[in-house]
Amino acid sequence: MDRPRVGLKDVARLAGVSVKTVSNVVNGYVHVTPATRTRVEAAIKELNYRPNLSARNLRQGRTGIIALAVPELDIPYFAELARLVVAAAEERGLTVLIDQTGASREREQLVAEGFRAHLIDGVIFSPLALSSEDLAAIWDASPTSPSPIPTVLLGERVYEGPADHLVVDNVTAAKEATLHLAALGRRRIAAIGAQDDVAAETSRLRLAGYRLALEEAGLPWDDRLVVPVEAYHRADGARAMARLLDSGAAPDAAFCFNDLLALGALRTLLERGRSVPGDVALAGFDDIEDGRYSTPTLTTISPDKQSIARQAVDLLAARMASRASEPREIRVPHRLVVRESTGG
Amino acid sequence: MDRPRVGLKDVARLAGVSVKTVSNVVNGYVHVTPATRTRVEAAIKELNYRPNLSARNLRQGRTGIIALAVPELDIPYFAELARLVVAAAEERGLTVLIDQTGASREREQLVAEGFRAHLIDGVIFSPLALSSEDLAAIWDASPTSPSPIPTVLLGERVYEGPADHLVVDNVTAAKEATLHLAALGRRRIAAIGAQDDVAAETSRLRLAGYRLALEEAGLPWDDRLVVPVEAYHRADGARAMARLLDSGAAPDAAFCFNDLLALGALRTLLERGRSVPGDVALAGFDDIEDGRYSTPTLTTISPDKQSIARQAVDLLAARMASRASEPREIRVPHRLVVRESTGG
DNA sequence: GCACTTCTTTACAACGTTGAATACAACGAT
DNA sequence: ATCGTTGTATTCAACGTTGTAAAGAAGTGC
Repeated sequence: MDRPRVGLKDVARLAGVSVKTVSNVVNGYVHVTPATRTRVEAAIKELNYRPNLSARNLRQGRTGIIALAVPELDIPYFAELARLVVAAAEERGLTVLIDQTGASREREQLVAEGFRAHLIDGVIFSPLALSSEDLAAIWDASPTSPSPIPTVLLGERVYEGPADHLVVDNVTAAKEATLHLAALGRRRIAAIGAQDDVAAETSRLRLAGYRLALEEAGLPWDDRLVVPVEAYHRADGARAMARLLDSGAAPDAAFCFNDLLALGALRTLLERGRSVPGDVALAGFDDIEDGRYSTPTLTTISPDKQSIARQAVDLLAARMASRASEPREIRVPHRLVVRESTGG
Repeated sequence: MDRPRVGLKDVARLAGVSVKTVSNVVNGYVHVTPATRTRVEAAIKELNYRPNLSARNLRQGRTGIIALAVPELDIPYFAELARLVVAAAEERGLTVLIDQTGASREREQLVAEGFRAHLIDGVIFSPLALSSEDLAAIWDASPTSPSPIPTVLLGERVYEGPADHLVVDNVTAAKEATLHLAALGRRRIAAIGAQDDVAAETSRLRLAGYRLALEEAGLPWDDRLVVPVEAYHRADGARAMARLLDSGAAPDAAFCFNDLLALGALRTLLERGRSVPGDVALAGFDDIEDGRYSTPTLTTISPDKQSIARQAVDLLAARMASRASEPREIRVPHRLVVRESTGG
């Protein structure tokens, strides 16, 4: 009952032609007599032949598989992104392999080093824990060794190196969100999502935007309003808001560094009988679907995920085709979407 | 600047040994002198050698890659499942390739036919649109042709065939959820998530459970309380609840066939000033994280996702090892988690 | 010293595919 | 007739790896 392996050879024998002719038919080579083609196709069907991708890839040196490396799949932002990337890649005939790094520095290093070398042709990489030094160290490591795998980095351009970048302007976006809260007349705007880890670039940038906004609005900086978190999940947001309320910092608004944090914070606020946006206005970042159905719905920064996915695949495909070109950087548009959590 | 290909051959030359010896070192073969081993390892490092998986797979006839085919990645239930499956597979040294079927019959057919043949060793498959007839047609198609790819099916056992099954008892679970609502004294319990499509097995089974519960609780069946949906997203739940309220069916509870529908329904209720669970109690299915942070938190059926993921990988690994055995069926436990949306 | 075992390393073939080179027609133009 | 040209099909080698068989080295027991 073992699976009989069917190869070009078997098809060729059945059709009475050479192996190469079958290969030609499979690959749509032009110069094949209709008669032969028909015969071969019949044989293919009869044997239910499928080309062996491993062999094809071995021969051609490419696999047609690209990796998408994200921290976690069940963070809705990344799940939504993954769906779009898979769809965009498919249009180009590429298959996407999703790698979860779990936001661990070690696993991100593995990805950057190309540990799936020879299995994938390129990586779309959303680093979270990796510092620019880490990345530089990997890429510059050995001048004699193979050049790094074609890579497209998602996120702010904080990494030097041969990779293309798809950048969301975190600083400006965070500033816009915070200014929006200030424009509502809120004076004690909290920032939820700071991270001590120097490698947490995203957090650093959004915090910078928050700071700029405070300055521009003439609001004082208050350390107690800046709440660190361990990760960017709902639970962290909920805990952070609880700590904030317990500390007596008395915020009247909060800019959360992503939507999950905001949803967690929202839960804590409602649980404790605070009204949103009445007592505390909330803004998030990412525009995940959850925020469109929460009560109240969530004001957020909406990066153009569709555009991120499509351009990431385009950039990567271009780099796989010719790795010689200069690294490119493409700015992804974002916009502030005002909803109920800030009284939209 | 093109990538120089590094193979066993190159390492062998540098280390002054045969290709096979290098291969032995790479594969941890026992009988290698420490001296040789060291020398080879040095060469490997020097050249930054990585084994070529395509070649290895071609040789061994296996790829070490399994596919997880799910309808959509940004349905939180599947995202959570995907994370767990990837983790479980990794422990066994397997890589997971995620395929999105988009719940389209055509794409599900492709998966079942093994269109990634020779690229993957097996599939964990969560069919949504495929009927048992479809599947039977594919599997019985050609007795001469290769046996179907090792497959583990997730969901109720409604498919005959050589695949293993991991079944959640949808009927019982749905019945439990509905009975819970009835036990609260609710008399007009709606069911949100019916689907006309005969292929929508999940919907059919949960509806059957709902019906059983009504009978057991001595409640009358009311067509107007059974609301069909197109898909299982928040938007569908929101629309369904709106239709329900507008129709004057006046429900005092709703069992939603998944948590996303329930969250959508919740949004509509709150938007219209109904209280939950005061006016309408809500129960869902899947126990996604969102439901633990919504306000009110969501009562739901919680299937043991961890167990699903682990056993799916185990079953698949077993079947890949020997495809001769009888198809197995494993029941996955579930439990009712009572939260605020039913006054928990 | 000899046969025997055990350890270490090697040569070779094969996995299924495709690019390059080539053979062989058939054809029109010289 | 001869020469190129074009269309069709084939042969051969190679991609990088590993299983098999076997060769060489080094002991072990008699």
